Amino acid sequence: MPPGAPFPVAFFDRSSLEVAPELVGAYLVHQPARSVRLVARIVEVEAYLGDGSDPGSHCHRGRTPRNQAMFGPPGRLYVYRSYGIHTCANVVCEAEGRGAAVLLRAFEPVEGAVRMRRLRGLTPQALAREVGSGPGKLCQALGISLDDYGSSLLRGRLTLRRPGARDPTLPIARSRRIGLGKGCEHPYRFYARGHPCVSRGRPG
DNA sequence: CCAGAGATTTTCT
DNA sequence: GAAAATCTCTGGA
Repeated sequence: MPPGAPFPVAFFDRSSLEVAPELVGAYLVHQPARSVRLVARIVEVEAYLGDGSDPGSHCHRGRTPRNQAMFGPPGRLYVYRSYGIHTCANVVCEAEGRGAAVLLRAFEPVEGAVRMRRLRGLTPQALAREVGSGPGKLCQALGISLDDYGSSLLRGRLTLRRPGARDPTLPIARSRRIGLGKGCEHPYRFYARGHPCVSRGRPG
């Protein structure tokens, strides 16, 4: 079950609300220089709108040193530190200067699960659903850090790849976003309904 | 099962 | 000074 071809830049040069549901079922592949390949199947994402229209977005109040990658070209990573401790990863969408992105919230391990568990500090016996069922866990399990800030997902160490044929066992559902102070009223979260690797957080 | 506390950086008031 | 796109552990129902 090998992952497909990387998405072209045109895929990301659209509304984050259009891109988000199409990323559920897609593969995030991490190929380090000299280590096992890690393959993650995305099962949960959230869209953050551009153009200052989304009070839940880091870009709502304009550019800051932290969010400049979100205003950059599409198809790149916007990585930020959450609550001073964790790391979360977004895919930048829409044209440069818009400030739109999709937060990668959860995945199912497909390849390299042993290494993912070690990166997470879990025992080899830990359940698959504990490995990447949350945005902070996702980055830790895949070795994504602030060093990856602004890097391309079209080619290189980290790539986002097309799923094969639509998987009927992955019904895509929609809900309000999780963990937000403001802007939680809109249904911008997309996830694989019933999948064990979806995060435990409850929508606002 | 659910609620609360603590860890700790960036941003805003 | 306080809140935030979170996670883990603890204690109680």
